[in-house]
Amino acid sequence: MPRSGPRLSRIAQSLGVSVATVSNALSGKGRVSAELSARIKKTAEEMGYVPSQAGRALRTGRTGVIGLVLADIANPLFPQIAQAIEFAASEAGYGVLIADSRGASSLQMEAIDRLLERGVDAMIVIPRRGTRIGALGCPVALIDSPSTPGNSVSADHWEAGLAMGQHLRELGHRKVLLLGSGSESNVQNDRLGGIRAALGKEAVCETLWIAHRKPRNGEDFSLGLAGYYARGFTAFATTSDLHALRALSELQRAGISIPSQASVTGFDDLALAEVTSPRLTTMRMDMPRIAELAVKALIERLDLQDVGERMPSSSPVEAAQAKVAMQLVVRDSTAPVTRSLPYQAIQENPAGELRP
Amino acid sequence: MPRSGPRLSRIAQSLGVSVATVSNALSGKGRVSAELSARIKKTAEEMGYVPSQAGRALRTGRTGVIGLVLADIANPLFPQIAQAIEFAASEAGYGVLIADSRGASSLQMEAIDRLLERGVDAMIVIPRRGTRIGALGCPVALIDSPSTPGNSVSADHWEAGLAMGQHLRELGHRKVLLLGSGSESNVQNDRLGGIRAALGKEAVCETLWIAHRKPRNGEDFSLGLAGYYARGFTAFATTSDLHALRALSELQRAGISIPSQASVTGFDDLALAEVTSPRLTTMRMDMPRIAELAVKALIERLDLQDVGERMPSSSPVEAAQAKVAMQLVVRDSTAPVTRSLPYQAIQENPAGELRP
DNA sequence: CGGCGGTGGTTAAACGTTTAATCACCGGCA
DNA sequence: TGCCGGTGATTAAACGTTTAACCACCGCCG
Repeated sequence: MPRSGPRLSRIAQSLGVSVATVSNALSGKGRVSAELSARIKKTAEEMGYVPSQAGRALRTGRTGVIGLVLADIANPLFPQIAQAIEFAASEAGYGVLIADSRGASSLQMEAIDRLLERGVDAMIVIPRRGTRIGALGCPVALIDSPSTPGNSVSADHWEAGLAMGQHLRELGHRKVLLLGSGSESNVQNDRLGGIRAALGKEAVCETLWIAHRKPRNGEDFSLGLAGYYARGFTAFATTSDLHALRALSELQRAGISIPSQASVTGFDDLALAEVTSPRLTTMRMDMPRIAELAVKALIERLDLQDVGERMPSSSPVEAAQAKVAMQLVVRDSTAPVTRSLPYQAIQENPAGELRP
Repeated sequence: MPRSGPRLSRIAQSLGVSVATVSNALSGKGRVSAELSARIKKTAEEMGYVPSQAGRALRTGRTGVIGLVLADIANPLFPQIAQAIEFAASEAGYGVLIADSRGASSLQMEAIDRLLERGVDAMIVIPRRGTRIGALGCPVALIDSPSTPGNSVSADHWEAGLAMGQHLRELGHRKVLLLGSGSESNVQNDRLGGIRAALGKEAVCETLWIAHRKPRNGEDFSLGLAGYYARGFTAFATTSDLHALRALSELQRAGISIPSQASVTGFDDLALAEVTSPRLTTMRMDMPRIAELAVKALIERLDLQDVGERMPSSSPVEAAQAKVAMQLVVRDSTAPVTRSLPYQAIQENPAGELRP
């Protein structure tokens, strides 16, 4: 089953030179006269020559592919991630092979093995919460959270939380409910920790973990947010736009107007953040930058290996910059607090008033 | 830069046999005694032998990788798609290389070329709306819409629309507003067409394309849905959960209670559909099945090629089943119509009442 | 007992590339 | 004239696998 196009030998033959010369000309490595080199390149172009990665890989031991392993591809953030990494990688001449561990940590190792078997040169791992990545046979970049040991590069979730908290603080919020999936996740802890820190100790914060509160048919899946509002909470800060949507929606349904009566914030700037009414105030990750840093670090390590440097590859690579700032996106779901605390008048509250 | 583990030659050497025998034993192809074969397999296992895809690829012309090209990875549906395809592919022993065309059709061709250069055996294309895929050098499966010429397999969007329309019809809706991004997309046309068809001619439908209505800061990004409600529309059927969210949110904000006063439906069952209040009634794609069919069709074609069959590879492969049914997920955003038409009392409408 | 088919294995070539080693040639210098 | 260094190209080996062709051996039949 010969592959399609012309190979090196064909173009060499057609010009009456040796394959080595053609290889040299195209790679610019050996010694070839400028004139011949030009002719070779021209012919290669004309014949539509495409180098065989297989041949090259066999010879060089490099496949030019990096693996991307995700804890759960179904993560709504995944599109951003994959797109950014694919872009950064292809800019650097690398392909991206994906592997999904579908949640379970055991499958995560399997996913990694699949990639290893395919001979990826390196990989980027966005691990399942709490999973540790041991020493693999290739350079690994870990994208998780600055507070995770071994983390190569990631958004600065704490700092982001700080900014978000600051934003709420400036709007006068002093009693805010923090919403996250679960406390095992470093990124969620960081985000919430930052918010809490920015709010300071004169503010009162409570945290609600809702991973287990799966909305199910028939069952009541309310978070009881109206109750918190009644208790005087003026802001609901979440670790994800999905949670923010849930909060926003539940509050609105209960007749609480956002943002005039309560503020809601998200995280990640998912597509949905722009289509809610009011649109969500949220925090955006600079995923392109993160991807670029991860890929760059990986390639650097690979180059080092080439030079024969003894690689300390037991642990993930270190990127040039470990944390990259997130960007606060202020939209319409946050506003200054208007009521004084405590305020228990939720029952008779008129709803749905448009924001001025 | 030799690759890590032991190669065939090593395990052959350690057993005092030839590489060919080892290869045969492991692949089960040649003639090797059962006893020796077992010993070889055992040793291979012990030494942690991993076959070099590069070597194999070079010899067989097969990389064992299929490419996945997406119009826009940032598509919120992408996680589902990628996960399903990665699963189906890895089940079949294939890896998945991704390429994102970032919207532009010109980049789509570039993305395809990138994959081709990496020597993918086949690819799955989820094209940008309206793009045509010409003859590539490898088998291609096209996942778009049954009404797209050359489509290999996809969800039955029309049928799905029919089911959704039927659902609304049974609830008594006779005046429904159809919302979609734009009319260039076959899948959107199919979905909306199905809905319209199910509603029948005694129903009145209007269509609103909102691709250009990007929510932008400062600007009014309202769709004027309250106006439609005032004109007597009782249901808002959209081509995507994202649009549904937008509609739901805008209507609620305007004081219209969902579903008691108006119904809203989405499509695709994104994660967000479960966290809105009320939760969205939507339509789910059987992506795993679609992926499985696409991968299977591709592999079949590849096997045919192996046998030397002359391949009619000018057009995309045909899957065993071209359309796969979508599943209606009835949640809480749809309900029987309660008001008689026309009903113009939106202004004094009390809002936010909870659904009984 | 010579040939024959089956069994269990080996040899060798091939896939396409890269790269170290080699070589032919030429002008310049001792 | 003999040698040397540089230039421009070739030769050959190597990466790891698969597979067609080959071979030695054995028991059996004619």
